[in-house]
Parts: sequence; structure tokens; C-alpha cells
Amino acid sequence: MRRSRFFLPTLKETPAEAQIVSHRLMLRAGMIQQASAGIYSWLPLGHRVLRKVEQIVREEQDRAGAVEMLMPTIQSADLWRESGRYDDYGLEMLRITDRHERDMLFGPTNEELIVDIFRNHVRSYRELPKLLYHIQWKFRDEVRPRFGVMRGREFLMKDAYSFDADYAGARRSYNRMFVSYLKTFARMGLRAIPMEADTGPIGGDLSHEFIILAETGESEVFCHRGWLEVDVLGETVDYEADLQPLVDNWTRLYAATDEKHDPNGEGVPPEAELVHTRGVEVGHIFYFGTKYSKPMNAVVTGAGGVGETPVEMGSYGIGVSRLVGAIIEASHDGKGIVWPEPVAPFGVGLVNLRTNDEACVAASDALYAQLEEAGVEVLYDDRDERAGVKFADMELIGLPWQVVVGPRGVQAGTIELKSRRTGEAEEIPAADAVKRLSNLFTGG
RNA sequence: CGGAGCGUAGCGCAGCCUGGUAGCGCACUUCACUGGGGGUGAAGGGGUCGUGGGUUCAAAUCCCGCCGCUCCGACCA
Repeated sequence: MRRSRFFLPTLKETPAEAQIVSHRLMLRAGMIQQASAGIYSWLPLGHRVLRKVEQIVREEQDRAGAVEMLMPTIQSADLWRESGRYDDYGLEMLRITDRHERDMLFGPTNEELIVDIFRNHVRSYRELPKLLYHIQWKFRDEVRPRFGVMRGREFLMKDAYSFDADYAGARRSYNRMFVSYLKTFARMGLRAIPMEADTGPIGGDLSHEFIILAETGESEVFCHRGWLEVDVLGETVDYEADLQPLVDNWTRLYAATDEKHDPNGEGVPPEAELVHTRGVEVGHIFYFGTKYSKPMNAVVTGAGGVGETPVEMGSYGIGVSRLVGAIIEASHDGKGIVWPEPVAPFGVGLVNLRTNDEACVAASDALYAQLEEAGVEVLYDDRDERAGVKFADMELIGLPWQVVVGPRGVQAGTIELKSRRTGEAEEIPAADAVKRLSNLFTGG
């Protein structure tokens, strides 16, 4: 993408309303623009990151055996009256009336809708288990939205729902999601710690929050100091195998959110080994049994065709839009964002230092064309700007690699290759640049 | 929803207390110079001061209502 064609309104000064670093950087890097309180437009750069995060979430859900679908943002109030949550949910639910005076709502979550779909089509235990998910915009009318996309009113969420015949099956589904969450966050370069959590209004009695430690986080958390060193799960997982040992292993070290933490409880490490800090909740999984299936009559016949039992359920959420902010909280420096490669909006920033120098332009254009051809995502700053302006912008938006084409290099037949993360730069033969860069992104 | 604060040019802000020609920096436009880290010089353009009412000869400025946004608290993926 040529910078001259792209839409990337970077800011030198920070808008006054942004209080935390991820919000400031997202505004300055031209990723988002506030539309109203807690509601944002995703500008092209931000949208690219959002899509990458979404795609990683999708791939790991698929890998874990979940099946993608798409439910609407607008729901009928009737289903929510069935589950009893229409009255329970309170002001956080945005209620809407259509032209026929029917009560509608902008979905804050989808348990009711998925149960309705399930009960219309599934009759027998033999069709279980089922694990369905979608990635859709949600709306929760927060009293106080803040921190940019970390706590917006409108947000993109992946929510999955499991249906099983009995508790053992539900536990297996829960474990699938537990493990896939570890893998999902690991792929984004994040250390997300699974913590015992309160189940809140969703209900149920088995729940983990996945927390990224950050001073600016909204959740107060307690964990064993050992968590600060562990490497998040990266290896291949066989989802058809028994995952319980894996889950046990990843819950061995103590970790709990504030609501769940009991200083005198069992398993709490001694003071010296306990870390009390803050974090950002990027995922939350629940087992809640028959909380919705019972009132909404989502039942299956058992073996032998006799008896009907409410299906055992769980739900599993990942805050996709929140993750974009969380990743920045976890990965930035004084100059700007430092994207982990898998979620970077572009892999490479290409800077032409002299737009009035024919040789420079020719070399830059050629390199750009070759990189595009090689499938490397490159943002090519071809604008007539001073070097300082271009470098500052590139550092702000934090692309993993920067390639600089200048008159000195053109003369010598080299280009400069610089890592955003380490700041280290090296001169490499221009002829090798395409190969070097495409190798960087294929692990070669 | 309780408490606090802010709305003046695209962004950051001053002016308000003490009413009297709407300002500064950045950004933007044009030209020249310049060119390896947020340029230099010159000349320009852009604001019914959130909104409605009131006081006054006169309101960005004082008073009242409303709207929007932000911060602290309680609540939450």
C-alpha cells in the first residue's frame, strides 16, 4: 500500500480525552476515531489490525472444533423474557422499539438466541456435542465507557456456545475452549493468564478469565509469581485427546480475580510468592449447565429414546476489539506501538528518503513492487516529506520491520533494514532485500 | 447513577475572574530554499467561541436551561 493512497491520519499531538497509552496511541496512529461515547470508527490501519486479531481467533476456534456461524446484532425481547434476563439485565441492555411497537434489543450477548436455534433443530443426545461460535458486534450500554476500545459500549466479540449431554461432556467442551484460548493469545504474542473467576450475571459455577497483566488494567488480580515467567502455550494440541491433564497443568499455579480471591482460601501461595496486580480481561469462559436450557426448554432425548433432559451448556467469549487495545498496552515504547508480527497492520514499512531523486524513486518503486509480488504486506511511504517525519510516523504505527531507501544506499547498492522491536539496523545488499523480508514472514 | 471538570479553527491550548476589534503553536495552501530523524524563509486561508434563552448600549466573557465529552466512585467482555 502506498502511503499517498492510504488513509492514515496520524497526529503529532495527543487528543486531550485519551488517558491511557493504548487509547492515545490508537488515536495518534490514526487507527480509530470516536463516534460518540464508547463507540468508535475503525480507520483503515486499525481495521487491518482488528481483522488480523479476528482471523487468529477464528483459526484457533476452528482448530479446536468450534463451528462458525453468524447471529444478528438486533434481537427480539421475547426470547429474553423466556430466560428471565429481559428484566434482570437492567440498563446495560440497549432496548429498541420497532415501528410496530415491538420490543427489540441490541444484543449484549447471545445465549438466548443460540438456545433458540439449538432447540429448533436438535432432538437427540446423538447429535451432541455441538460447539458453535460467531464473531459479531455487541452493545452494552456501560455507565461509564472509557479507555478507548478497551471498554467501549459497542465492541466486537467472539462468543462460542457448547451443548453437551452431561457434565462430563460439558467439561470436555470447556477444556477445548480453555486450551484454545491459551493458544489464541499466545499467537498474538500475549501472556494471558487463566484465572479463577466469578461467573457474574451469566451464571454457573465453573469459570476462568484470561487476563493480561497491565498496570492500567481494570481487573484486580492475584497470582503466583511463577506466572510472570511461564511461556504461554505455543505447541500443537490434539483436541481429540483428553485435555484435562493440560488444563490441570495450566491451573496448577494459583491465579484468581479479585472477586474470587480469598486470602485464606486453599491453594493461595504464601505472601512472598503472591503477586497482587492489575490486568485486562481478554477472554472469559463459563460452564453454566442448564441455566438457559431449562427455562427455554432446550432438551434432548437420552439413550433408548426415553426421557428428555435439558442440555448442558457453556459460553466462551473473547473481546476481539478489546484485544487490539490490550496488545498495545502490552507492547509499546516511548515512540509508539510495537506490534507483535502476527497482528501488525503491515509487516514492513518502506521509506523512500528522496522523492525528488530519480534513482531513489526507481529503487523504492522496484522494491515495493517486488515485495508486493512476494506477498509481503508493505506500507510504502512515497510522500514528499522530510525523513524525520516519515521515521516518526513509522515508529508511531510500529510496523515490525522498516526498510529505508536513500541516495547513499542506492549508490552503494544497499538498503537499511531495521527492527522496530530491537531498534537494530543493518545495511544489506538491495538484491537480497526481498528474499530476506519474505523469509522473515514465512519463518524461513 | 453520585461527585468533579471541560466544550473557543483539523489537533493542542490562551482569552472568561475584571463584558468593548477572536488570539497562539502545530497542521493546511502557494512560492523559494532545503533534504539520512517531527525542515527554513516569505505570503495566505480557515472559527455565527456546543446550543437555547436571559441581563446589558454591548456577551466567548455574567446568569439560567439543555446537549455533548472527560475524570473519580459504584458496575462490567
